[in-house]
Amino acid sequence: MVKSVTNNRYIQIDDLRNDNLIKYTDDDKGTFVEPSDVIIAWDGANAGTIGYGLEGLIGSTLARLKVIIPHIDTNYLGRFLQSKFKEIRNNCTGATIPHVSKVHLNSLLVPVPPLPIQKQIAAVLEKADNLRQQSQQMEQELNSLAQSVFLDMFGDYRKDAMSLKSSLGEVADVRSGVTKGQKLEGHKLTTVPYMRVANVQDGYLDLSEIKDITVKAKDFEKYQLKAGDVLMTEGGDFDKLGRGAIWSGQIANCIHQNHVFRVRLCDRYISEFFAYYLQTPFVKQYFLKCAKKTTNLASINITQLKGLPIPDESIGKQQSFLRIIDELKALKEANFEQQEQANAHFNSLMQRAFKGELDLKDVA
DNA sequence: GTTTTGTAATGGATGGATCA
DNA sequence: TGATCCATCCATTACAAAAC
Repeated sequence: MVKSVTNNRYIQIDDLRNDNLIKYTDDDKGTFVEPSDVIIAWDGANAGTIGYGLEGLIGSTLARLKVIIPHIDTNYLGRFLQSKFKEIRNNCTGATIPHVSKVHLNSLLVPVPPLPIQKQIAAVLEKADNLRQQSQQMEQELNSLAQSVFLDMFGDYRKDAMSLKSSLGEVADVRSGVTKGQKLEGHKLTTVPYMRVANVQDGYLDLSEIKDITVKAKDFEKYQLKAGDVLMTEGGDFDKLGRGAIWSGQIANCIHQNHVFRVRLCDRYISEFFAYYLQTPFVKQYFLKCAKKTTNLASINITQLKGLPIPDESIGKQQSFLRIIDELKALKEANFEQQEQANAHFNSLMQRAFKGELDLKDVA
């Protein structure tokens, strides 16, 4: 939506976390917030989320907290309420959808030091929060660095698609998995775990919920996964087309359903290399171009997957690339530790700040 | 006026019917 | 029989109506 001179910003839950998608409304009815107000998500899965420094009309699931006495710094109050997030959530009412309890919110005792001290505390917490966010940003940059290394070593196949002589179907055994609901009478059966679409995420496997399926014994042999197989989903969001992850044998005797394709590469290719290749703009573009698109969803079939052009890179070059990736992984692990420390530091500061235990000279 | 409950819209996963 | 794709179900969110 394009902002006109008369439009107000329309603030919803997501706007409390980031400014990624700013919306505007012509409407002038409803609750208007100013930068000096604190906003709280009043109901829903994100009840208790705090925002401040925003100006516009708020949605019905948000509530405005207006400071009615002088000498209260908005940033300080916002940080205080953020520090009470768990407590606010624990006191929510509602059987299915949590609602912030106004009684509890009003009962919170806000420590009120002199205004300059409030501003100092808010500034210290802001600084610690920024450090925390820098670590998170570093993680994202390390992830995109892996893709840059790939492009540096192998080039951008979008500019040199003619160099890709092989297709996936020629260098790998690609098949879809077992279909649920088959007639099983008269067959020897076995019940085994199986991978569903929900288990296969972009670059990793979500194994938090594994379901079992009863299949014919001969089908089990056909669909059984082996370490090094790459699992890919049929479709989903446009930006998640061709999402896949490497199966490394995490669960014994596991198979896959018909909406999850299994790619078993020949020995000229290393699974990890193929997994990074799947992340390249060229592959994303290929899937997007050939996918069948319906409202907000896109899907590929096995023929299109088998037709994916594959680069003919030597094993040595693939291994060189993966050695660099290993170094990046080490950096990511180090950054992860820093991130944990930054989070712990921020949480500790937050708790101490509102108990009056923060020595501002030490943290300035 | 406030809180709780209900519902529509939307996004996404998957079972199973249909077709080659 | 395997591949494809439609229909349906489920979860989440935003909003509105009903109940207190």
